[in-house]
Amino acid sequence: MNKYRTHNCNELRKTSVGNSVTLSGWINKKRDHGNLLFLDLRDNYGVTQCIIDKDNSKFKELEKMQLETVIKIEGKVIDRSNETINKDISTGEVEVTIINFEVLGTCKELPLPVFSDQEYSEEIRLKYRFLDLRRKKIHQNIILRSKVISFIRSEMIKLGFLEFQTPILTSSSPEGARDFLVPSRLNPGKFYALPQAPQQFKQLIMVSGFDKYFQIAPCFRDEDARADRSPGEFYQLDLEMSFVEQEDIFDVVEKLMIKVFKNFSDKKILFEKFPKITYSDTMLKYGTDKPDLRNPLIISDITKLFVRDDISFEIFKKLVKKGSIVRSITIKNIKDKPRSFFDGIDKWAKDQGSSGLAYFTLEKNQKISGKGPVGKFFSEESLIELMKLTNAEVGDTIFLSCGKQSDVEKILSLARTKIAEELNLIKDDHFAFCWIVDYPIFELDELTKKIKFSHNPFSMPQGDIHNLDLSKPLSLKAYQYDIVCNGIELSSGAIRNHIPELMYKLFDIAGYSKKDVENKFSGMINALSYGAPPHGGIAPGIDRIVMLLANEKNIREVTMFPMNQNAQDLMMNAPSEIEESQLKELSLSLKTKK
RNA sequence: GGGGGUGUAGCUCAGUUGGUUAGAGCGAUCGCCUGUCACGCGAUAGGUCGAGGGUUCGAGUCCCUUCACUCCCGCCA
Repeated sequence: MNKYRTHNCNELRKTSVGNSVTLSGWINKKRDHGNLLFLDLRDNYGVTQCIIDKDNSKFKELEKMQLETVIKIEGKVIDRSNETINKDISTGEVEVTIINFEVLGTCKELPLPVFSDQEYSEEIRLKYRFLDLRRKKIHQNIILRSKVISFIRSEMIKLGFLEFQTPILTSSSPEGARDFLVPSRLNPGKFYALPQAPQQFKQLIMVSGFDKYFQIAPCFRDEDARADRSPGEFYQLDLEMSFVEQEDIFDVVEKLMIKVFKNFSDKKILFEKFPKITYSDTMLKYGTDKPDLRNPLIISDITKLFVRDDISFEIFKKLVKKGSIVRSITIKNIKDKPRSFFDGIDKWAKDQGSSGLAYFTLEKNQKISGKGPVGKFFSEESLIELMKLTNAEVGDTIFLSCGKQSDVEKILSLARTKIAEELNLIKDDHFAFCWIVDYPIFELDELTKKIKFSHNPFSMPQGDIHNLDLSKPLSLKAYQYDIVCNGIELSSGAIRNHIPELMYKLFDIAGYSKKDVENKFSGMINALSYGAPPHGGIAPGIDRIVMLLANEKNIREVTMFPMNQNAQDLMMNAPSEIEESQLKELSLSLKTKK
């Protein structure tokens, strides 16, 4: 028999009454009645109420024990009388009379209470993460994460995927995010990079003939943090398949996501067949490539109205003449909101750095007119045309934004969320998945006016790949796709370009010579020249999936040991300074900052 | 790199128009209490009000600088 426990703290039931037991755990809470002490003992599994009174010679000693001390209790399981049963815990019908106890781990005065539902500053939580992780909610989140990962792993294996590990020390990649670099001792002046994703390796695995690969892969990107983006590292369900088309990837991922989300959440999945939205459609209708489809509000383009002579909204007309666009959001049932609501939205938009949002409500007395600050600028005919373009009806309110396309998209995307939240239009108990498809391969760099890859340079262009018309590169689409849930981008993927000649051509358009490509992607290009299968894949973000399932808004609530916003681990003191001798060994010297 | 928010006891927070000795709950320490499950009651200790500078007869409160944490923009093929 184990010397620490015969049962865990969530095992004892009425059937155990009369048994002698040994329990070990943390002192979760004490209720001291002076001559009678209730003590809740907690472990990973649950809580058991233990009890001791002054007749026991150990009473005084136990009464003085700090919360969170680890103790072993020997005692007897006894029945609780009806009126003292605690229905909130599963061991609540019984309790353990303490006969003897032993301290296994002492505890200093706590910097943060464990038994409390209070919120604490992240600073203290991260510094004492081991205490924070004992707290119920985050403890359960981390357990959920473990279960989700196990579930995914077993589903992937069932689907015939093979799990492989890929190198953590690899080469720096010229495209994409900033790399974390590791100096090489044996190769002075040279650096490894931590992989931003196992992108090239998984393609090499396909070229190696393994057909279906997956990995719960750590990815390292040296980028600034957000609520849904940990600095440093995160995890992806990285997967790749050979001899597949886009639909084959969708099929695997849709089935997997539905299984995972049904298994681990009670929320309803809005579309079991995930809608496919083209990139250009989503940018128009939602202003973003990660739309929250729980939100019913839709954006419309009404630029062409502003050449009409019967609209006298001169500011917008002038801007449109110079190339600006006008888009609008239509909202139902808010015409009776107070003026302060509308002005509040306008002010909010200005605070977001935009030039604000114009608005008016469609009215009909004798004829249709616009009510609100800019309503008077519109004739009846122009409003009828606007109603056609926006699917608006009399009584609806229209918010308008005019400006550069990317600015209009950005502010209306934010406004769509803001307004829906204010009006409570977003159903919180739903998951709304969708695919974003048909991404353009190239885009124009606004600063340099040069053509650059808009996403993954290894994606396969759509169309006849043997006779591709490269004369209009900006209109080329790729077999590149994102999966989005509730406005959170879960993952990007693509059918890869496995034809070296075509890759050279595409890189050429983005300004890379054949030599550049061979230098930067030698491993890949070389491999693709020795019989590469058509292949493609995707990499859903594990942390974000768990975040959605745990109903958390912050990724650190589902990450065991996250870093803070400045990419510091307050518990381990990372990053830290290193010895001069270590630097020397690596042939490095530091330029000391002033 | 830029913008917003926050910073007062170990923890969570209050602190009025600038005005006496900066408060509460939890926690800690001590005492009382045999059926609690957020046990109750009483007492005690605990504060460079993030730091520095300024305005003022007087600053937790107003101004400037700075630091930390956080949210957002940039960035994230």
